Amino acid sequence: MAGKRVTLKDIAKQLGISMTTVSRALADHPDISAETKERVRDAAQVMNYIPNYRGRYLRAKHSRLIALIVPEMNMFFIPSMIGGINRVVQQNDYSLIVFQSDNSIIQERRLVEYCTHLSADGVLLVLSSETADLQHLEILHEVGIPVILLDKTIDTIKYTTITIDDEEAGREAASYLMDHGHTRVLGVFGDQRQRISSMRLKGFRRAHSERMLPLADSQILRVTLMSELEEQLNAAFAAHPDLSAIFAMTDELLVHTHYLLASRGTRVPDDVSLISISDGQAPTFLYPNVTHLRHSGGEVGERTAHILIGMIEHNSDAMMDVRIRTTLVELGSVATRTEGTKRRAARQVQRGPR
Amino acid sequence: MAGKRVTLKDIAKQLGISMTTVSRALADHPDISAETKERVRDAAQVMNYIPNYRGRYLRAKHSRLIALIVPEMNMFFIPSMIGGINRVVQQNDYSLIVFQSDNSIIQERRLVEYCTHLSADGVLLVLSSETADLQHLEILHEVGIPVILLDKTIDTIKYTTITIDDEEAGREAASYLMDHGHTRVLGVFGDQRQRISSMRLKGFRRAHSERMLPLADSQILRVTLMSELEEQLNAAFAAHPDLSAIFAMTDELLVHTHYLLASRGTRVPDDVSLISISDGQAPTFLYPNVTHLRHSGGEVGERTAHILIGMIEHNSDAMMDVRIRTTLVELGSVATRTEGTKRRAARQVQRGPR
DNA sequence: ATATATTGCGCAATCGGTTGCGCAATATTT
DNA sequence: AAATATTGCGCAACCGATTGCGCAATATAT
Repeated sequence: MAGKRVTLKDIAKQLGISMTTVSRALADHPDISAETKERVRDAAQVMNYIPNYRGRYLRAKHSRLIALIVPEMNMFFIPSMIGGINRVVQQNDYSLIVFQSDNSIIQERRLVEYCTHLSADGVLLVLSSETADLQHLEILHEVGIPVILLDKTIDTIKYTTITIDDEEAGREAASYLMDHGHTRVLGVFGDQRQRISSMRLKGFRRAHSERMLPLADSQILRVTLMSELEEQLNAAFAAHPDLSAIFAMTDELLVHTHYLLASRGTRVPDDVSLISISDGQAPTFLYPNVTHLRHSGGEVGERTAHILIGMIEHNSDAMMDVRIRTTLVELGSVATRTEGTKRRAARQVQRGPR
Repeated sequence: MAGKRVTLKDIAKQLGISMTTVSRALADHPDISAETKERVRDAAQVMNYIPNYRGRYLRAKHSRLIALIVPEMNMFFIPSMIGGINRVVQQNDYSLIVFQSDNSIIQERRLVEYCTHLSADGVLLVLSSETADLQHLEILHEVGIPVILLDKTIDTIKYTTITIDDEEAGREAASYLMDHGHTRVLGVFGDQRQRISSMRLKGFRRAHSERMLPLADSQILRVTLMSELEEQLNAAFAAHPDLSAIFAMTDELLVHTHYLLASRGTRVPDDVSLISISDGQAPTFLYPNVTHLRHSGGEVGERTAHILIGMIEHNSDAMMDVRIRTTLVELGSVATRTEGTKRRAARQVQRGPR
């Protein structure tokens, strides 16, 4: 059990020198003679000295702690984002503390405050779905802790934000389908309270207006509960016999849509083409691999962490609005539809045995 | 930018009382009069006092920090496990620091040491695939920091371990298939250096010997690189025309296997039945939903965190070996095969249009 | 030989809090 | 009225390190 830890003082006593000298010897301070340094290092080794960063940082006024608050853990995007953040954070000798707000603004507020108690050097925040304003972040501003909002965010001119260009991504996805001859596209979107959803939808709409294609409200699925998706999807197919393509806004919506298509016997891309905005993992284990606009969680995480560390170390609080580029990854889920092709026709295409 | 933070001393000065009194008033110490407490609390409020836990914990000799070291972030299991850990950790007013060892023993060693520098109150460790012994954990033992090994681990009588009964799970999965008439089962396993792989394989073997079924080496796939799975799978199908069922040891192996089956036109469960050991998420968005032995990451995380916090707070270092029960979740991926049924026959079954 | 630099180290303050103990003022008991 | 108990607060040490400054001993320059 807990053997009392050896401290600088213990080493000093043992060697009959001052704590100051021990501290400096270990820090390789030029004032200390080579001989003393060696004695100290040996003693530290033998006595099994373990530095206490808490004592050190108390003095230093920073903590080398970076906090990340996510609304929840899911299997898409968040893990790869955490992976990316942590890579950079560890490389720069910071540590990452992870909190989850459970999509509750109350929790989020509490956690933000907690970050100040811990003296986090910086905070990375993926907003909860309940969050409607950014007042609770002011406390961070007051004590000079930089914050970055990422992925799920709301409009702000005060805080640095890192996102993809959601509107453009929505537009590109829909346009890609249209370029392949699909004129009746179904959009599967998430909770409309989230900026990410409304922006992607906006882009989806814009793609339609740019091509002067009609867009019925029944072509837009707003999914709040995944369990309701099946019914919504069936209704859409019923309402639009000419439906030939689907755009899923996120990985989670994608996998569920993909599943439901399979379960109703709708084949991709023979019967219906599929595109999504994705981290890139799910599309590779869905058959056929899904064409998507890639939005790498790892990259988002890495870039965000870099920027935050920059803000911390240069004490800058200039607000930025960074948009990460998405790249189109063409896989096998989109079929080209020539003029006059009918969904029914596509359906009769013989599927090879392998 | 960083306005210097208000400290206890500032409040004391402002109110003309001692730091001691301020500290006690804020802590609701019985020695302090109600009136003083109110004055202090008001002042703290007005002056925007933010406690500094680093100062506090320095004295208190603990940090309320729990460290988690994972080999890498993937989308399966780890995220839900982190979610479960964090739920319990936050409820108990600890914070979770997450590190990734990138499956490197060198990194793992470094990170374990780093945990001592940070004075973590406890460490949760998912071993890297390179880790062959537990020597590097002794430093934790020396300074009295409790550790729990979870999920991926190696045999030890010294450290508390939380796993599922991997051997039994492997046996159950195979037995389930056999109970449904499958006599030629393919097992898809991961890196054999990992205990998790070798144990599950052991159970798989035992199921065969229990029923005196032959088990060819070519029925066992040892996957180290996911990119090689396709070839291995094809080879197995070629070697065993009577192959009628597959057991995938993990979610990751499952989704890739599922994908490859779909891409070669092998239908589940008509052509081949499928079972896996899984966290339970992937099976629900694969079509058909995959029957599996459930091994919930969230539950593992929660139980582990509870146990660790218990060890921390009761200063206990009794070693435990906890096995979490898996539960069979029967979904649609296993077909019953009656005596004499051939795979070829199953293949010709007409697939309904929806 | 004297004045000046350099080398190597320690004193003491500091970071932001917590806590054992003592003490004066007031309240209660005998 | 004297003895005792209680209340409310402050002194000072402490947690484990870092750091500005001073100082003695030695080395170098004049």
